[in-house]
Amino acid sequence: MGTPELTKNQSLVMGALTHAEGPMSAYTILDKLRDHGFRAPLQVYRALDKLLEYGLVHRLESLNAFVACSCPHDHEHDHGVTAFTICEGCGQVTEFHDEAIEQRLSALVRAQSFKTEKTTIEIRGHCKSCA
Amino acid sequence: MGTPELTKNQSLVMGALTHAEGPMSAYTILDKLRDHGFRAPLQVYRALDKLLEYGLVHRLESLNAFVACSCPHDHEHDHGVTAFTICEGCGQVTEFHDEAIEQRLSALVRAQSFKTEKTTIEIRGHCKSCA
DNA sequence: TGGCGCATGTAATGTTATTACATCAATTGC
DNA sequence: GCAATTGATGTAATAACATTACATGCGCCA
Ligand SMILES: [Zn+2]
Ligand SMILES: [Zn+2]
Ligand SMILES: [Zn+2]
Ligand SMILES: [Zn+2]
Repeated sequence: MGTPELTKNQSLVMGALTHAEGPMSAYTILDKLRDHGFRAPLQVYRALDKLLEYGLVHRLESLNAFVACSCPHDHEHDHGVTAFTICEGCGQVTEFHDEAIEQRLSALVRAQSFKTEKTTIEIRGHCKSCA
Repeated sequence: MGTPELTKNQSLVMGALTHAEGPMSAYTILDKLRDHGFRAPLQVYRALDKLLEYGLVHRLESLNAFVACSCPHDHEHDHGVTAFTICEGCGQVTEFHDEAIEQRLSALVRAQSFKTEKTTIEIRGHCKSCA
């Protein structure tokens, strides 16, 4: 089953994230959407929950912020482990994927008999421009 | 230069984390240390900042919690990239290190001309017992 | 002695996320 | 048609996590 049609609130939140330069906190999204009738955090969090579930949005744990997925979502595409570089200077976030990392992590947790549900990889530092 | 002597507050926080079964939030630590004179969050956060700096404690970003480093700190020992498995069932956290992951990530960010300052790897799921 | 650095104490505030409860609309089964 | 169910929404209140601002105490040393 693919991604269902987005509801009004989900579309608004998705739009805000898509048009943003970088990641946004839930409360920043709320402020951006006040003109569209948003009044309470829960409206944002509920939409984000669904967007995360559909894989359209990622949560950056080390930032408590959210970013639109940078991959095409036209066709079904379950993009395994997602990693990010996050620049402390300009805030730029780059999403990337690597099969080798994924396999290595998979082997390591299997050795622990651990069952993975979600993997977070976030690299904080400085991008080329901000070095 | 090695780790300096810990101050009174740093020792108390370190002790709380060391004796705990698993990770603790800053406010949980605060509560544990009320009997020892702790009254405000800042006392905990200031101690944690130093302990993180010395590498004695790790922050779990996806949990907003802190855990004592499981490696020996007798001799100087800069333990590169740290990864964790975190069980959603029992809360058990396992710290591990892997040279292959480290090198692969290093190569990937170098290709972006990105300069890494801190790497977060956290795997949420279920441990052997909680599967 | 005075200045400095650094750990500390305390209060207030800021930021992020959830719980609880009510309403509304679409769908389903009778 | 009409209850029952499901899922989206609205609103308020509260909980959980973290920082800012300002004041005090203490060791060190020029
Ligand atoms: Zn993505
Ligand atoms: Zn940058
Ligand atoms: Zn460690
Ligand atoms: Zn477990």
